[in-house]
Amino acid sequence: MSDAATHGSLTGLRSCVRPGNRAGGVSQCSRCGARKASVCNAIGDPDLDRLAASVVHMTVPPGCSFIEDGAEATDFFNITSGTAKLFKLLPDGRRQITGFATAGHFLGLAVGDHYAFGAEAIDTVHLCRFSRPRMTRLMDDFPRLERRLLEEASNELVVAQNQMLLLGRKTARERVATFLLERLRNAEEDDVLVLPMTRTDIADYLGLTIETVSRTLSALRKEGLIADAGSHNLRLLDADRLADIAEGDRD
Amino acid sequence: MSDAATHGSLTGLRSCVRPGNRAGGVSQCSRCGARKASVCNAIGDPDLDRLAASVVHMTVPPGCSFIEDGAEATDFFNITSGTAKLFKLLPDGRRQITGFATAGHFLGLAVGDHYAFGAEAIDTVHLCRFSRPRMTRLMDDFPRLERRLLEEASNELVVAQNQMLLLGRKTARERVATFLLERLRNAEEDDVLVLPMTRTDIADYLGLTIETVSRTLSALRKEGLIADAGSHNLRLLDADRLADIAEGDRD
DNA sequence: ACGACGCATTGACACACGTCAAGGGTTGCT
DNA sequence: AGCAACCCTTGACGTGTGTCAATGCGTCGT
Repeated sequence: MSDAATHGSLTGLRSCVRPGNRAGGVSQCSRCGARKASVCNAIGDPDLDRLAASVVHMTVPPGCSFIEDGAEATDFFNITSGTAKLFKLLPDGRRQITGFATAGHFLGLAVGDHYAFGAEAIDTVHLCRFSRPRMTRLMDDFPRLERRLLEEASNELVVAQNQMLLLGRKTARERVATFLLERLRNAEEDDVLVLPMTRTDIADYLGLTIETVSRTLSALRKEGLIADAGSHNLRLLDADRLADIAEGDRD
Repeated sequence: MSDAATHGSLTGLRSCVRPGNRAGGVSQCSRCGARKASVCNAIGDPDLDRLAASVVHMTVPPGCSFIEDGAEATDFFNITSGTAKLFKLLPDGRRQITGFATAGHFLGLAVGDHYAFGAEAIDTVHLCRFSRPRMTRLMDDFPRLERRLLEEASNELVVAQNQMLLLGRKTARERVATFLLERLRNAEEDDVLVLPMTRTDIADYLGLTIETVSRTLSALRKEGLIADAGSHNLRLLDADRLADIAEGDRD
């Protein structure tokens, strides 16, 4: 089927020295922009110092991997800024990106004690690292945190089910339309969306090839549904129509 | 792309009167065959009465739906016997089966208060129903249950990621091989697997058509990798080879 | 028993998307 | 500034899987 064209960014690994970790200063968490959207909002202000003392901040440069598929699952991660891609590989190099993680996303839930996926920074990613034992202690001490994690996992499951519907049953056109609308939620402006990832990443996320993604975007552009808005930016000109397309409305 | 041929079993709905629910007798749970494999194993023997008092037993006949996509998420379910299919639909009827649930599976985790998928019995399904408030009370009172649920959700996430890899990047042959091996885990014998679901269900699970599933199985049969073993049964003659195929080994 | 219906198999053909290939644009490094 | 990688786009063509259609085969209800 496909192959090879799909794993371009291995070159990024050359600059992947594990960055110097520094312990979070006291109450870092109270100033964290991602807190509102993350599981950390389950912990109240009075206990923030306790939370801050449990994490290590990390900066991951673009193209650098911070979770290796199959490696021992020693840590949990909470992204505070930037975008990461999560993926699985087949032995011959075919890749499926299972999701893009942005500020507030919690990563590292695993079955057994090994990660079942890889994670790599797309742009510069800032994140908090929790060791498993510390996370367990936090959950013991803050039941609301655990409840919040279950909520988060449920959320991810719903997202995953939607993605299975997309991968199993939608056409290329429907997949791209779905993707664009999905990206709208991460957007600052109402109709301008940011695509920090490459076409290869988009293709590996949607189960397509880069050529098909490119052609489909060109078609939507020609039909006046989207327009370029600078590098790595797109403007949605007719989100309603795109929503119809995404759900299979006659195509 | 595909369509229509994929939603055959709506006819089953005619016999879908909601079965008479009866409260679980005291300590039903201690005799439950599914307990060992389910989240209920987080609750110790002394507290089983409390658990039994929180559930309602239900019997769902084949073809009958017990979770409606979009309906208010009022309950959780724990399957004690039988097999159910979980699925999502597109407006035009295209269907993606996101999983098959058997004894021990916990269902009903939702984001917000509406289910994001449907569930329908394949054969006769026996299950326990937990109302949301009761489940919340149980989690409050038994932290180990909540921990167990998080574990279960993590598990489901890993499975979902594997399925995304299958749907996005594997060939029909690889998908079918993967499916057969997956079924092996639900098997009683070492190499004989049971397929209670129809070809349509398999196709909708693997993102294929029934014709492609049928042709692929015929090819594997012709190659001596599998053999018929009675109605709804298959024998795997070369599981190692199938495992190679499932991971894309030269095909 | 006997039809009738749903399910599975198989064949012929079509098409959406993948593959191969060429060229232009953008970014980053020295 | 200028070169070198990438990245993206576009075209021509191939193919894996979908579509359409015919036939066989268990199963169930009367």
